[in-house]
Amino acid sequence: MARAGKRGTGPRGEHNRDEFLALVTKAAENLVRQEGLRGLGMRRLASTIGYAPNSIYNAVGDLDAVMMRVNARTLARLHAALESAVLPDATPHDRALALADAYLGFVAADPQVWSLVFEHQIAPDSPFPDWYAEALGQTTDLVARVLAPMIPDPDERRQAVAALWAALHGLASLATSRKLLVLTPESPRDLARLLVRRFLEGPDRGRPEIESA
Amino acid sequence: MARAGKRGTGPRGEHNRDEFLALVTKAAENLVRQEGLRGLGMRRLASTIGYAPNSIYNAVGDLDAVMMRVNARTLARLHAALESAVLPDATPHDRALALADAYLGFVAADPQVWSLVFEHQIAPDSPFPDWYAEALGQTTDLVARVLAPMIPDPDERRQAVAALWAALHGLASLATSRKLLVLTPESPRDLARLLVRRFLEGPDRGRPEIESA
DNA sequence: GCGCCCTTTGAACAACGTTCAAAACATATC
DNA sequence: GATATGTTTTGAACGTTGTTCAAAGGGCGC
Repeated sequence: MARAGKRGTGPRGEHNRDEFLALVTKAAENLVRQEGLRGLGMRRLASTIGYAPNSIYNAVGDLDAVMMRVNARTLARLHAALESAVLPDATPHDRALALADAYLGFVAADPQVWSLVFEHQIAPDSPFPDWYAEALGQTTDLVARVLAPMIPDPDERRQAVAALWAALHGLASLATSRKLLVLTPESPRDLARLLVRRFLEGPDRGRPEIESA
Repeated sequence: MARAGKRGTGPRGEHNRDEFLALVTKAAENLVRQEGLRGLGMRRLASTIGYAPNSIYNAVGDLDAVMMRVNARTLARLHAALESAVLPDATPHDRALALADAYLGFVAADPQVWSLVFEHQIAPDSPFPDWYAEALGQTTDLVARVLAPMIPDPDERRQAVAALWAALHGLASLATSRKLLVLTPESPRDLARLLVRRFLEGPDRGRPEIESA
C-alpha cells in the first residue's frame, strides 16, 4: 500500500512521507500539550499543518493511529530522560531515587502529553500494541538494573519493579489531575522519595545520621 | 431554579425530581459499566430511560454533570466497601492489608465505573468540586485511622496516606488497563500486599517466622 | 374558567470522525 | 513530447454527537 517511490509516486508538496509523518505527530503532540486530549481533533490537526483531513487518513490512519504515534514518541522520550538520569557512580539507593525523580520531573514538564499515554485506552479486544510492550519493557528493564544490587532475587525484583512503577504512575496521575493536592501539600517528588525509601529500607531508617554504614 | 413543588409544579410522568435524578444516575452508571466512558452518550442515556435528552438537561445538566453524579455515587460506594472491610479486632498491619485488598477488590468488581472517576477530568479553570474533596477526605481519613497506631506522627502519617493511596491508585489503574500484565503475572492484590508490607515493615521482615513481635 | 410555572419534547445548529470519488501531480514507458 | 500508471490531495457528503431554542403539554392556585 504505502510503498515509497517505486513507480509513479511523488509527493506534491514539500514533504516526503517520513517528513509528513513527523509533521503530523509533532503537530498532534503540540495540540495535546496545549489543550489536552480533547484538543486533538482530526479537522483541527489537519488545519494546523495546512492539509486536508484525508491526507492524514492516507498517510497515518485515523485518530487512534495518530495518538499511538504520539504515545510511542512520548515513551521514547521518557526512556531517554530516565537513562540520562542514572549516574554510574552513585549508590544504588541514590540511583533509585534519581530514577523516581526523573520520572516525576518528566511528567511535571509535560503533563498533558504524558497523560495521553494512559488516557487513550485501546479497544478491549485488541491484544496489545507490540511497540508499547517493548517500549515499556525497555524502561522497566532500566529500573530493574538499578534495583538489582538491592533486590537480588529475580522474582522478587520483578514484583518490586512492577509495584514501584505502578506507585510512581499513581503519584504522577493524581498529581497531574490535581487530586493529590487535596490530600497533602507535599510535592509528588517528596512523596515518591518517601515511598521508595521506605520500600527499599523500611520505616526505621528515616533519619540517616544514626548509622552511616 | 429547581425549587420543588411550591406552585404550579408537578411531574407529568411517574417520577418526581429525586427519583428522576436517581434514575438518570443509575442508567448512566450501567452504560459506563457495560461499555465504558465512550458508551455514555446523552442521546443514548435519554433513550434508555425513555425520555428526551432535554429532560436530562433540565433536571441534571450536561454530560459532565451526569458523570459527576455517577462519580459521587462511586466514591460513596467505595467508602462503604472500605468501611466494612476494617475488622475491629485485627492487628493494625492486617487492617491495612485488608484495606488495600478491599480497594483493589472494589476496582476489580467494577473497573469501568471506577475508571470514570479518574478518566473524567474537569475543566482546568474550575478549582475543584466540593463533594469530591469531601468524599475523598472521608475515605483517606479512614486510611489514616487504620495507619495511626503504626505511624504516630501526624505529618508523616498524612504523607504516608497520600503515598499509599496514590500507589494503590496506580496499581488499580494499570491493572484495569491491562498494562500491569505486561510487567508481571502477579495479581494487583499481591503487589499491593508487597507494597504495603514493605512500606510499613521494611524489606527485612519478608518471612515472619524469624521474630514474632 | 383563567393564568402561572414547570416539565417534556421535536426540531434545529454546529461540530465531529470518517468515507467516497474525483481532481492534481510525479514518474515510467513509449 | 505524449500517454499511462499509481500516489497524493482534496471537496463534498454521511451519519452521529452534544447542546440549545421555542413551542407543546399538564398540574396547581385562583
